[in-house]
Amino acid sequence: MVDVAQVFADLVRYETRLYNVLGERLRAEHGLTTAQFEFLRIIGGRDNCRVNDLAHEVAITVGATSKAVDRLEAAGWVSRRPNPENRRSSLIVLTDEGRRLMDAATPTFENELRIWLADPLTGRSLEQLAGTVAVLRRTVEAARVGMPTG
Amino acid sequence: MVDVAQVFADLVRYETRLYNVLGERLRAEHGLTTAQFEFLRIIGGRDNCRVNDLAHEVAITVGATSKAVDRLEAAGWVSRRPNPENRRSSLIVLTDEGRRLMDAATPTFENELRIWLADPLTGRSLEQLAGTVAVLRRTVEAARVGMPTG
DNA sequence: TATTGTTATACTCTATAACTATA
DNA sequence: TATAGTTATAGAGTATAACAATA
Repeated sequence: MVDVAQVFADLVRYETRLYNVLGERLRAEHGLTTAQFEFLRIIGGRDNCRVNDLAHEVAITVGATSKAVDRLEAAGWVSRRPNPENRRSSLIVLTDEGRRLMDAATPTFENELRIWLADPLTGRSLEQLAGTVAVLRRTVEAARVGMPTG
Repeated sequence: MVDVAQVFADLVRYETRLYNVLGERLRAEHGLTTAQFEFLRIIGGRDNCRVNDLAHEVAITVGATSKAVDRLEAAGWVSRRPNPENRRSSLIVLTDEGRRLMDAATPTFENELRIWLADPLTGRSLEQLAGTVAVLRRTVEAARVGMPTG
């Protein structure tokens, strides 16, 4: 029988170190943390990105997300544009500098993922892992579980 | 071809929500955060547990670990005992209250893992996932990568 | 000298809740 | 009234670096 607590422990310990090693490379080569890179990637990958969209994607509160966007804006990587469809909200977009940074950092990110995620596995194991985590993510998101109340 | 960045995103988003939902249940029923539960579980699962051992296990600095142990000690769940083998360090052990808390919280923890980790998958997928994350964890740990410098 | 751990300081990040503006 | 976002406050958690004690 599979020990689910062991799987959880392995998942968390692996992901912590993966997150850290990605951060070391991104910081050394581009002055970015992994979390910042993820925000920029989400923003750059959407046509319409509001604070609310980001908050739901990364499962933190709206207030915390607003402050994170403040920091990205202060760094010059994103800007808030008026949302023509709803004047209560802004659309968050990458600046030219933010786009250039993403273009430069993405190969660093993906190369490091290849080393620590793809290379240790057979092609078949990686495909199975990809399918399994997609199922698990969809399950928790469909159940709207694990979201902060704010 | 598998998109490693997509796998990473799915992994992180899933794990965040899983961590949160575990925390909601542990807090409601036992007044614990997931991180506290993990510390107690690691401490209870070892014969000799020093601050250094904990720091390596969870991949945070020794200083941060020492403060985390302070908080667990203040809550009455662990105590520092003199280490007979090395007077520079202490052995961290569960108190009776900490042991009772773990005994009560473990079924909550494992039940929630069953719901969000085991139930959505076939037995075969879960077994493959268990094997794959064990390999990935061993790989990053053997490479001594993703550890803070402190 | 090297190792083990603690502590002081500063900073990031987050939650909570009160608030403003718009729908 | 409800929704979208901002901001004030407080607290947890972490890194860094200086420190003490022991090996």
